[in-house]
Amino acid sequence: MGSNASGDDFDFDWDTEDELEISEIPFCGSNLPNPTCGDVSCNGEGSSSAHSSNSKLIQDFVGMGFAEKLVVKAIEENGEGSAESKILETLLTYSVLENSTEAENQCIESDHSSSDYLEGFLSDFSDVESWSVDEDKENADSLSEKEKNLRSLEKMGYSADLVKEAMNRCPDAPLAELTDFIFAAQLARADGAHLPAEIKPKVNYTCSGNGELKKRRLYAELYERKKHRGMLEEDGEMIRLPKPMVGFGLPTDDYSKIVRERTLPEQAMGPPFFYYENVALTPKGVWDTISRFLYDIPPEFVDSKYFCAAARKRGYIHNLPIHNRFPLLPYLPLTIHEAFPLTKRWWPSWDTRTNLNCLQTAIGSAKLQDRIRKAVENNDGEPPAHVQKYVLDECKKWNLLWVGRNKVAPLEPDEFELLLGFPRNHTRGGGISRTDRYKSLGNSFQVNTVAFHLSTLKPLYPDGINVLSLFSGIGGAEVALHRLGIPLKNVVSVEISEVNRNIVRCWWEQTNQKGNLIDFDDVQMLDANKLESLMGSIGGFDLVVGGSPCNNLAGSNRVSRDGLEGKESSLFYDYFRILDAVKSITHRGYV
DNA sequence: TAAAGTATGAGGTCATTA
DNA sequence: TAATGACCTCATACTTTA
Repeated sequence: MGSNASGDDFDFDWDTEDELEISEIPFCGSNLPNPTCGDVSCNGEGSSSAHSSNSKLIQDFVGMGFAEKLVVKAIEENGEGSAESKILETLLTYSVLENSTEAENQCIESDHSSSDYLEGFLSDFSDVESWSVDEDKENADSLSEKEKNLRSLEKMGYSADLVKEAMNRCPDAPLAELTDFIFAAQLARADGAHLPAEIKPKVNYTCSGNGELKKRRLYAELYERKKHRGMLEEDGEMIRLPKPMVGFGLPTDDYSKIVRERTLPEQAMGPPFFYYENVALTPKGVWDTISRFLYDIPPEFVDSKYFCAAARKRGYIHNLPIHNRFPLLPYLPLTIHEAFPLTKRWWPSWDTRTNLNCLQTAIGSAKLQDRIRKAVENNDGEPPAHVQKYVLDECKKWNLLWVGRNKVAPLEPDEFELLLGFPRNHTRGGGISRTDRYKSLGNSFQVNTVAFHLSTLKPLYPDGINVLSLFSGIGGAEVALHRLGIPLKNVVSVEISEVNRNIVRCWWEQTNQKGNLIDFDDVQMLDANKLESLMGSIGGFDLVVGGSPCNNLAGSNRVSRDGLEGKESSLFYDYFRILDAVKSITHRGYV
């Protein structure tokens, strides 16, 4: 939904004070023996000359709390000069495997393959000083479970106040869960985030601008820890895409067959309501992670080809009511010929397309159009099969329309607007280039689809709604709510792109909105203090809506499809952070 | 200098076939 | 059941042009 984030905003300085703040805490993501844990001063010391070229790298990882020997081993395993992310992955694997063994000791889970591996692995590092499982076993008979946990946590180097807090909040929890609690507390202290209630610590809000990369990795680590211990319901069962991709049903469905109710986890229930969107076809496991963070709500996958003439496969996670949805009227045309009748005259019979593929941010080049014209022209009558296949493949890939004899062309920006449910010229003028129009529209919601989902809010907010719109882009959610007839009282819109902010501002003024539009440029600057202040002044948020960047998830990205931990897509964790903060402030009450 | 033009596959799902 | 192939995908980086 939102525009791609500016790269300048995500240059991480590994030596910032913020990083040191994190470095100074024991890296609870790993319970491995770690003599350097919490000791920043020894970073890098003792590195062998053989690894001098990696000393900075080693220093960084040691600073995160990994034992130096493990870091060296991870670098060796991945090879000299290997990617930092690969090394981190290996280190996290070590820690997860270790957790598995610990979990076995706690009678939580059994994973023989992992523990076998770990046993061999740990034997390689038997000289590392730390708390000992064997030592604990010796005392096992004479101590209560609680006392054992307390001793273990103390030996792991956690501060007394955190241990006390964890023991008070989770008195009967096994050791693994207690370390999770402390881990979350440290994370939140570093980040200012509110975490799911079962591990939510009391925290002081702090604004963080730097070190986001490591924090996101820590979030990912927390997820991995839970997953490995079998705390995830879907563990082993990846979320799969439904077929047909119609979510809880379409406006045209027989209403008696539509699912009318669903059970939400108590923690997920509004207020505030929230609505999250991203591409459906992500690398494996991404939606499992997103769902886990968003209170275990399964995604609703919908292809917008059921709402307009172009496909748009997207996943939505929300806590909205799902019965008595209603669509925007009039319906949009569902076929190419209905949407673009003039193309019918030139459409060859062997082009069997009735729908367009997903509208993206780039269009087919003029040279390609020319190549296609020549390929089709050089034939008497119908082109041979191999030419038809070539032309059809390119037409599908680039969403080309037949606009003249043997002539194909990409969609115009205003045709994007039509298909996506925006007012004509929504993105036109005001200084935006044609290229940027394509980019903004290609990153947007399909308004009719989103409006159908949001429609259940209308009876709940007859006097208007306060909306926090994250990664607003060109305002798909705002347009959807407006077209539904839900008055917009206050909209706090966060969008990194200036041209997109201008588009929303222009739309806001053109449509004579009675409410207030407050915009920010960077979600990372929206900390809990600011949220609390905003909520106090406008009376809280009724809806938190947004789709975080898909750059690193989308299949079209041939360069940096790095998954949810990618540079831009990891901003999902900011969506979660902000949503959780809003929930927390709402429940606690604001001034 | 901004805008437009251009070339650049992999990863995943699903249906079909051996 | 495994192998194979068809199909689709909210993009990025570099070059050229105005």
